[in-house]
Amino acid sequence: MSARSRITEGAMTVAARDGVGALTLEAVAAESDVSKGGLLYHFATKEALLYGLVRDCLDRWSADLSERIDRDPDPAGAAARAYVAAVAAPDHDPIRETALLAATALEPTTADLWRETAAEWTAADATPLADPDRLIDLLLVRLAADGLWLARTLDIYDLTDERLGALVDRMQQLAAAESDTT
Amino acid sequence: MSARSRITEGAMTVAARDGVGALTLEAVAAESDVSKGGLLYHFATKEALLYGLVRDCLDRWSADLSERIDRDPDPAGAAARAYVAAVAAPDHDPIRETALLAATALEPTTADLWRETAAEWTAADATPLADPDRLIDLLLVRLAADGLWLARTLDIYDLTDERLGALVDRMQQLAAAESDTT
DNA sequence: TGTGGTGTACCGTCCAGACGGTAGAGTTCA
DNA sequence: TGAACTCTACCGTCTGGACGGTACACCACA
Repeated sequence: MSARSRITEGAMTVAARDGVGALTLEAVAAESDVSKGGLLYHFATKEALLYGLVRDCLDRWSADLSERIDRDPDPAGAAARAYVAAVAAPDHDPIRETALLAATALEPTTADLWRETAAEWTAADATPLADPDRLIDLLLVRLAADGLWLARTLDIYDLTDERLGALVDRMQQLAAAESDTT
Repeated sequence: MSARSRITEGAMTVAARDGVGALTLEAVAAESDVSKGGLLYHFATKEALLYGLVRDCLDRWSADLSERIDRDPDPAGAAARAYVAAVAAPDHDPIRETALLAATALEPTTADLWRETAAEWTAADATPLADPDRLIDLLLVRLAADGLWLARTLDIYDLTDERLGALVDRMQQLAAAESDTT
């Protein structure tokens, strides 16, 4: 693994495990088996490190999403369905998610990166769609997935597996291509 | 206003305006027209201040919600509908929301407070309900509202007012008491 | 009525340690 | 050889928190 990605990985671990307050250059360097000087060679400032972290998280997320979309035969709403599936995935590991949230809290301007990425997916859904009402449903499902993402990341609701399953089924139903709007 | 709430208020302003990194005791003291010593009299540690801030935000949110629920004639799903209305409210001011997110990022254990509060509302919805499928829809709507909350707080999607309106209508429809599950 | 005592609220200063970042020498390898 | 990379040592600044002190309200009791 390249030193660069070892460092962003280490930063994620520290952020998720010890919180934003503990996300210092020294801590990240120690976690990544790099000296502080080495870290600063790759990321000149802390800000750059945070941008790298967020970019890394979003890229992986995007890749996961693309893969799921490609496997979906129907282009209409495929992004929304992939989105739900990705969030609900059982191997959904909260480290990257928590780290993403932490980094954005520390450096609010990184929200721009979220916006860019989100815009792509919205466009992907909107394009092959005729009915505007369908788009609203897809948006709704996506927002619910975001909510689920937040809930799982912060562990806010204690959802049983059964309820989570029913919820995801319902979301997928709303995002289904051959929807009869039930 | 009591010194205590003046301080949490000041902390919110600083957190939302200048970011987590700038949320220092001195900055909060200056913003609240209190000396650092005075601040530390009311909140012995920074952690205590963050808990106070989160508690404050959630309490107000709860109060807003309760008020809306009381005005709703039908108890079934009233919490979910109130939730949507509160998130979508045009005077939804992002300062408290941003601060809430920032404080939680800084002190992840405050998520416990979210959990407590969320549990109350979920219980409020689940109790007067017969059909389990309805509960899933209410949960879905609530999650979508959480997603909308996050989106508005971080300004992730650029939702037009028109789309936002349509979205909220759809959410309220799904949460409506006399639902025919359309 | 006055005097001493107690508790609450608040202030400003100080400090050890942690922080982000710099400087420059050393190492590895094409 | 030189470029890419990594190291250790260091600097100036800021931070959370401790601390000693002030102001004032209230109360007991002589």
